[in-house]
Amino acid sequence: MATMKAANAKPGARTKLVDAAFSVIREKGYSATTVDDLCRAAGVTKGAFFHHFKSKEDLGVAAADHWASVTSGFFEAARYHRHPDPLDRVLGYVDFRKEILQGELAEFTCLVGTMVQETYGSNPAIRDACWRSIGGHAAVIEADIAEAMRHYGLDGDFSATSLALHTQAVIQGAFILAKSKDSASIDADSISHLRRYIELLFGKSHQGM
Amino acid sequence: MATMKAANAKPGARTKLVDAAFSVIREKGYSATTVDDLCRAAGVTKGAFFHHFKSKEDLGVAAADHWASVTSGFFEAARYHRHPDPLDRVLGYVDFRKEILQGELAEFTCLVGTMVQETYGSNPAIRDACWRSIGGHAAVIEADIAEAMRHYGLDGDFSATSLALHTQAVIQGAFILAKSKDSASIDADSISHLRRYIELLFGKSHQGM
DNA sequence: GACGACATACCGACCGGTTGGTATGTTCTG
DNA sequence: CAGAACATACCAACCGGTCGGTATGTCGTC
Repeated sequence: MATMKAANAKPGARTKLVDAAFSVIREKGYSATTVDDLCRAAGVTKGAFFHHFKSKEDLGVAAADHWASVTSGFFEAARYHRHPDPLDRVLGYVDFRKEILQGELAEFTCLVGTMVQETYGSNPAIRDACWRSIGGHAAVIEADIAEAMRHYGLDGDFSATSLALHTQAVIQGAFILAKSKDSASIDADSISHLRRYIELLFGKSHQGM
Repeated sequence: MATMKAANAKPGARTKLVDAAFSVIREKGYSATTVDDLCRAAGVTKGAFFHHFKSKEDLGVAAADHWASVTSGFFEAARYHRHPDPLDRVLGYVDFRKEILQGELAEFTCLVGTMVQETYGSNPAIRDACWRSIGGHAAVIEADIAEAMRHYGLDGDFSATSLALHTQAVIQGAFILAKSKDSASIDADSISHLRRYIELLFGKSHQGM
């Protein structure tokens, strides 16, 4: 079904539109982003838009799905996966989330976290796509958390799933505070608290904040 | 003779509009909410709307400000303030945040957390009003946290301010997950993690999750 | 290797309904 | 009566989406 396509071929309107959606929607939100905004940012025409997407909602779903695959590739490639100790991988992930808070807010905030707030009630298709992205990402972390819990003999109080989801809640919530105060450091502070929580949970000695 | 009007107690159009904004915006988001939506929900006309608010943005600011005062009254009235131990007040607050997760999502999620994601880049006035609400609420908790830290001799690693803001990040982030998965229990789980974090921080014994 | 048949990608003018906002009443209240 | 509070009618810009059309393959057939 999916068109097979050389990696280095010219971008194509569909790709350009989804890429544009990443930045435009993160900056203005889904509802406030018009189809024309997207076309302008992508440098394509409205005809091209509706050739590739049957509606604006359809683009939203495609953007969320592509977001999931882009971010999963991004985190898979990160160095922290190399740690032999699963807890180090979890903490490495948290540190990494803090490290990438660079540049403009719209460059590091989460597309699906932004979109779902506007669409959960009115666009089930987009909401579900956002959940696939968030839940799928959490599942990756959950694997390391589960292994760390086994390795350090933690159990009973909570599940690896719930802790993995909690990490995502903190990250998403920190974005909201950062947007409210227009400050990235408030975001980093919250992630530091998340790190400390995990350290305390696993009773591991650690260095500094 | 022209219009027959039911003689009720009169809340006033402004109040009705702000109240309507609370529920409509939480359900559909700020951008997707139209002035007509608000008027319909409030049972007033467009003329009344623009008599009281000079623009939709102005209503957004008023809604955020009124949200701050309504919620602050709501939490001030809650029982957990009576605990003599400041840490019990902090934990009581967290428990209370979990208890109120009842009914439809739009009934317990946060207006300003929803709005700020859509407006931080394009509506500085609304963004600032949202921050006043979030930051102001955090300041109340910060007072108890600071007292608890003093009382239990905690210091150095983090500030009361940053922990207070972290509680808000968790709460906001949990809303996003709840909206994504359309589930309130995922929200409660994250707040339970927040409670456990605070317990671990203060080294207080506690019972299960 | 030319040709018709068909598919894909893209263009941009256009449409009808919606939007935030205005202009101009009318009614209630002090 | 004055003026605030509300209602009605209306508008110009804008929005998502449509539609007829073009340019460029590409595949099978002779």
